[in-house]
This record gives sequence, structure tokens and C-alpha cells, in this order.
Amino acid sequence: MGCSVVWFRLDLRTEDNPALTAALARREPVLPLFIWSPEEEAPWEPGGASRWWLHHSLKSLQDQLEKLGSPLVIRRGPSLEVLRALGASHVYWNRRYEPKPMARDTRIKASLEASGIQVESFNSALLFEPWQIENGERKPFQVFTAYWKKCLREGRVEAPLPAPRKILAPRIHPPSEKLEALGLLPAAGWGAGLAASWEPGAPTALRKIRSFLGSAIKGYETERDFPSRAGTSLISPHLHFGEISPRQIWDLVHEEKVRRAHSIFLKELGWREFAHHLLYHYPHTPTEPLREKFRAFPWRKSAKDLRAWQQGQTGYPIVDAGMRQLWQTGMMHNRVRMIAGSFLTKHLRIPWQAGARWFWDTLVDADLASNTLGWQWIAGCGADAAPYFRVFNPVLQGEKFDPGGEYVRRYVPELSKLETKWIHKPWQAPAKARYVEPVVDHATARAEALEAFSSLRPHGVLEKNVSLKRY
DNA sequence: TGAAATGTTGGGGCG
DNA sequence: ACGCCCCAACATTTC
Repeated sequence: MGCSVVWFRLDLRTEDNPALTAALARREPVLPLFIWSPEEEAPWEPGGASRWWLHHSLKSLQDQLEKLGSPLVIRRGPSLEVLRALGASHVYWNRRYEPKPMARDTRIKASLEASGIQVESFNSALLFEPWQIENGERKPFQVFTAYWKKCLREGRVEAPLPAPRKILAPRIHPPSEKLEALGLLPAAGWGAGLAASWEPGAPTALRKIRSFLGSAIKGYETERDFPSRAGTSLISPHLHFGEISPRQIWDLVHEEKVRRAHSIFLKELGWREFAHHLLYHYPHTPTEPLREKFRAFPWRKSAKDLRAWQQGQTGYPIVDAGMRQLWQTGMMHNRVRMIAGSFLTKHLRIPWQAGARWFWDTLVDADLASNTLGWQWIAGCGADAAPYFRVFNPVLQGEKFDPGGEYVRRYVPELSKLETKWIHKPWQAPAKARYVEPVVDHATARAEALEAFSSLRPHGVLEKNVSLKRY
């Protein structure tokens, strides 16, 4: 009768879970619930890599909840119908910040409350709520450094909540869909590479972050830029699915001693916060540029070039290595994301949305807020993207961040025997490797990109400068 | 969390 | 001894 439902969404953990903690505080039976409702997501349903991760993460959550005493119930949407059908007196969830799910949650809350059901929502996914941080003019920030300074100066991060010891199950446990019946796993093949690279679930997430904070974080500031080295935490997919909370990470970080490295690492959590801040305040940005004038940018349309990029066949080794790492493992090193993103949007001048869409399908850490910020940043049309006409030179970037070519050799086997001297510009090597020719010439593509950017510039600026010089 | 072009400076070679 | 040129190294500007 007095049963509480805890609706799990992107918070697939029992530790530091405010919704679960609040439900348990009622000292009534608790029904843990997951609803598969891809049609309630926008602008895209969860991608293939995300579904794979979700399947395994739910499996892990099932294990944890079963041990605690109240097994997970899995249902298919629509969410509102499912929640109504369970006949709970109280419903608890942790908030989401993407426009469509957020609007849905608001509707569901109003609807359930109108029927006398108590609903409470909590923050479990962020250090700071997106509406909590504002600039001097009481407006949202558009520059990261100013935003993060303000967070660190004025924001207060709450301590993580303890894990429950036991969850009292309802006397009659409602039936659940079989996890396998949701069809989250890819048909064949593709899942193998993901399985070889990842172990979803909260226990692994905690283990990984502890191990990272215990060792690799010392060299984080410099090592994180080299994709062939194990210099990053690889925690992003765990964070996206809420297998671990940023508060837990914040807490663990502050136990440690390596101050500078830690502030650099926390800054990356800051970017994640900033991404959610931007998505909340500018909900149109997953598909539209934040900077209005970019609507006029002369993008190219080339299915052939897009395909070459997706398949890691651009002829630029660092780009192709990244795209193939993505396909094989569901991950791309962040440095390489920037290079590959710059290549798609600047060299090929293909709309950043096409890149965002591909990443959405293939990344295990696909996250609407972070993906949107990342793509708008690299395309130059988003927040903090000055100078917006920056064009990464894939050869120089490769030589700088993969100087020994190990990363390229790992993912582009055609080049595994090539001398390091040529590894980032195989077209200049005396002995030809069996590898594609560059789809575009760097210098030409760069010049064309700059030409395209100049079309965005208001003409007045240039004329004013000229006249100032003359007099 | 760039790259490339352009400008400046200072030391060394050399007439 | 001096001016001139070259060029590397660094700084600034521009894209």
C-alpha cells in the first residue's frame, strides 16, 4: 500500500543515490524500477554502443539490488503508464537535464501528483545544478574559465550518501521484463570489441577511479594528451550512466594529496558540469549552433567524405586511428576527438551535427550535454570556441601527441611497419604503404576553410580598421 | 586544449 | 672596428 518506487534512469548505482536514500528513509517497501522508453529521448534514441553499455550496466544493477533484497523491475514505456500501473504511493527519481526527458519528467510529476501520488526528485548527476550558477548579470555563463571559477568559489559540493545495507521488497513483487527481451545488444560482432574493452557497472567504476587516483593521476596533466599512453581515467561512460557520481569522485579526490594534478582532473569534471549548464540554458544546441551567425556557414554535403571519415579512411593516420579506435572500442581518446572533429568540420566542412550523430551511435560515453559541447566547441560555433577558425594540422598534431606513432600503429595496421619519420605523413614516404591517399590536401582544405569562415565575418569590421589606418 | 605568417632581436660570420 | 647580412629564436599578429 505504502510502497515507494525508485525510478532508476541515468543513476545506475545504489551508493550516493539520493532518490533511493529518500525512499528508504520512509521505512516502507521499496520497488526499484527501470523503464526502457527510447522514444522519450531526443533528438536521438540511445545509440548502439550506449545500448550495449546499458544492457550490462542493468545486469550489474540487478545483481546489486538482488543482494540488497529488492530485485529490479524492468518495464517498457511509456513511462507515465508504467508508473501509474504500479500503484505506488510515492515515486522518487534523480533528475535529468536533457530537454525532452526533463519536460517529460515535469509532465509526469504533475500528472502523478494530481492523482495524489507523492513525487520527489533529486540531484545525483551533477556537482552543481545548472540553474544554480550565474554570472554577474544573473545570466548563464558562456566561458568555461569564468564559470568554473565561480563554481569553485561559491558552489558547495555535498558529501556522498552511504550505500544502503538492505532494501525491503514489497510483499508482492510485480513482474519484470527479461533484460534480454529489451534487445539492447547489437546483432553480432560489434559487441565483442566493446566487451573486450569495458566492464560496465558501479563496482568496476569505483575500482577504476580508486586505481586512477592512486597512481596515474600524478602524471595526468601531461600524460592525458598522449593517446597511446594510459594517462586518463576512462571513467566517462560510468559517469554518464551514473554508475558513479561526480560527488563520489570529488570526495575521493579530496582524500588524496597530489594537489595540482587533482585540480586539473577536477577541471574535466568542470567541463562536464559546464556542458550540462549550457544544455539546460540553451536546449536547442544539440542540433543548432549556439552562435547564431554560424547558421550561415557554407557547409559541404558529401556522403562519400562522411563515410571515409566514419570508417577511418581519410588518409590522415591520426584521424583514421581515432575513428577506428571508436569503432572497435566505443571510445576515442579526447585529444584525438578534437583532431578528428576538426578534420570533419574544417577540412571536410561537413556539418558538426553529422559528427555528433555518429559519435552518438558509436561512443559508449555518448552524453547529450558533453557531445554537444564538444562538437560545437571544435566546430567553432559554440561556447568558449575562440579562435573559432582554428584548424588543427593533423600531421603536426600527430607528431606532437603521438610522436612514436604507437597509437597510429595500434589502430591502423597498414602502417605498422612504417618508419616513425613518416608515420603521420605516409604519402611522403619513399616506400608506399597499402594505405589510402589523403581525401583532401591539408593546405588546400585549410585555405578553403578560412575562406568559408571569412564569409561569416561582418564586413563592417574590416572596413573600419582600414579607414583607421589611413587617417 | 592552434597554425601559419609576420615582426623583432641579437649573435656570429664576413667583407 | 664597423656595418651588413643571415638566420635562429622568440614574440606578435592574423587567419
